[in-house]
Amino acid sequence: MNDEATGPGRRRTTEQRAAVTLADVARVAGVSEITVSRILRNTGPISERTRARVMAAVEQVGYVPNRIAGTLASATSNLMGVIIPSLSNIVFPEVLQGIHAALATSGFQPVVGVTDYNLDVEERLVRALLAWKPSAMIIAGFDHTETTRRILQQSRTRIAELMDIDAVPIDIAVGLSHRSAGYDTGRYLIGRGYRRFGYVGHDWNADRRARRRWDGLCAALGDAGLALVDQALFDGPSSTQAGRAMCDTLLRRTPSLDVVVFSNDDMAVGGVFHCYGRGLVPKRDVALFGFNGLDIGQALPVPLSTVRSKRYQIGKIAVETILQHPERQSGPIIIDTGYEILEGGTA
Amino acid sequence: MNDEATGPGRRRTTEQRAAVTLADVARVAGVSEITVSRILRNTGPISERTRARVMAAVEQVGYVPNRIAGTLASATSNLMGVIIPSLSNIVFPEVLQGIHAALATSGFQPVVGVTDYNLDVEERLVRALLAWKPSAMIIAGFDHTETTRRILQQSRTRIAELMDIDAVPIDIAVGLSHRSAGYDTGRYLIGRGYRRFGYVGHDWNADRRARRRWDGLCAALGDAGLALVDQALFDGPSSTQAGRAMCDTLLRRTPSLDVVVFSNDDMAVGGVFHCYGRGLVPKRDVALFGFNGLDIGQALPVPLSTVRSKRYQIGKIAVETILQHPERQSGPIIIDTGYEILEGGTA
DNA sequence: CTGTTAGCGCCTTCAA
DNA sequence: TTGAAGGCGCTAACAG
Repeated sequence: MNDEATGPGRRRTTEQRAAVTLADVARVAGVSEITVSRILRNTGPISERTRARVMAAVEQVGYVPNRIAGTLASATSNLMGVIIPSLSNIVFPEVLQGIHAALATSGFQPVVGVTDYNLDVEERLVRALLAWKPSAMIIAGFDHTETTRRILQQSRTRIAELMDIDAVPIDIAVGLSHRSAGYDTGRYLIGRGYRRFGYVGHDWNADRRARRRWDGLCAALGDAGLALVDQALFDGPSSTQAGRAMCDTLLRRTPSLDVVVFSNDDMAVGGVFHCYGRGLVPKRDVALFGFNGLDIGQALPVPLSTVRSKRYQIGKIAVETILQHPERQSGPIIIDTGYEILEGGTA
Repeated sequence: MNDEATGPGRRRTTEQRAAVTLADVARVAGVSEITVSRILRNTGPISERTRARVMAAVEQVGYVPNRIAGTLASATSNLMGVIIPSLSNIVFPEVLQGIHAALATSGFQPVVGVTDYNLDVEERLVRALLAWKPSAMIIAGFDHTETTRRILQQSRTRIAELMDIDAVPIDIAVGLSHRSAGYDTGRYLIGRGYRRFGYVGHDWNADRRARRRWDGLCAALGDAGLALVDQALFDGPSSTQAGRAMCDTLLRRTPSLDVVVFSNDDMAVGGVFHCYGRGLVPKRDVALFGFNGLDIGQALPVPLSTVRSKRYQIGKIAVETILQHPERQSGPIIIDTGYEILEGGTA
């Protein structure tokens, strides 16, 4: 060990032995650093003999590559920034699943941030994640501060905004039109003969997409000469419990409704539980309709009538698109993953 | 712009302008790089005048720090590796929530890997994440390959193994004793007068903790001179649908059971739905018991009888422990987050 | 309170 | 098929 502490600069504290580096492997294998580097990255022409020798040395010294140094030197990072608003809403873990599935074979690692639906937190996270020089950023949602948008725009990495295609993205959008999903919900239910519509929702400030579905629903009703008869909004995030309570409130106030549209499946499942608890039969006594097509809704004794959004697909396609085109294109790319109405048995 | 390409080494391709660096900020502000660096990191004594000037320059040139370079230079990374077996089992997103909550104010970023319950994938992920020189690794579970264990042991970072405290950890364990939770489940149900026990489970190879709860349950039954009367195992991951189907199978085959213990709440909720679908009343006709204490179980018309594990706490405490003691201790640390029986209304 | 110097570990470029 | 040199952007250590 040569330890001639040369003037200023780094100097190893006596106790902790240095980490194993490429140089160590090279010394043991009797080759140069760059040769080891090439072998480990499967790059350039290498003779089988040296490859074997080097791999043995790697094993022997227990070398663990340092991607930090590698990234700094090569300016290509293998990290992908991922920002989602929440982990408690099952929808986002499902998007993450799709992201992980598509990333699995690629060697990329996601660095994840959770905003809790707070745009200032989002801005901070965008800065923090960009500092890791990711080769792309995936963000659920289109609502950003002006600064966030500018920073993302200026960073020359790929940006995918997920869940939504109702606005013009910075770079890539993958999702569905929530307005149109809401509109089709209205059309569908009107087509099935329902006329007295109620709505049960949750916090619109946090969940703008729910608001846009509501807009679409109201538009469909309006086009048919109808309107929402009553609605109950919960001031907080969606949950089964909230759906149950709000459904109670709504039906107590306006028992004459013949269908209740919920802001999403979590809320709607709460509505179903409310009915079970009070001896009401969904659809016969009051129709219930959700959004998302979650497993839990389809596993109910009578499957929930709802719209299936494709969360897993959204995450997966976003990553695939990024991997296929690592450089930003001229214009924005918009990918509509669509949705489909699940007839179910509650409406 | 000085562009005197000096011999070998990097040379900028003409088209793309270089990223903004500390040097740019320093030049604009008329100070040295290290001064900018100190200001940005809130380190050392800095006069207010220069700070203001530098911050203005940062704004002006749109500087985005490069943590890659910073980490390489300082050998401290602000990254935390997180490895979980799955995102589709709601339990793990809940652990992630706790991790994110505790990390939120710390400036650390999690780099996440998902193993799909595959130990070889886990080994690959451990290598990949260690390459980012994280200051800690959090892994859900205790099952690792020999190599994984060795690599983790040798890396001098903190390692937290979550969910479980039934084995000796490499460094830190945070979780509960699943064997004892299973045992107490048995004791509790025997105490309430149940004698003819059935069990509905899912894939044990993937979910060893479910197996250990089963072991504990059987031990409790054995100690009371009882035994499982019948059981039905689903060959796949747990889900509401699977629980419903297996509950059907079990009760069809052995209608005389007076209580069915499920491998977890997802499965148990399926059991509840099965009862609803066939006009059976939980507890009166057959008692149902789960594990985890998920929201969905507690939101049912009659709340599920179950054991609450504290997933959020587990993630949170793991991170807090790591942040409090950044260096590895001499002996292992074991933190029991406990569990509690939720009486509910189904058993 | 500010600056100089050296180097973190790896990879790009050029040369052999 | 292999190697030498230099530098990626930042920060530790020491000096003023």
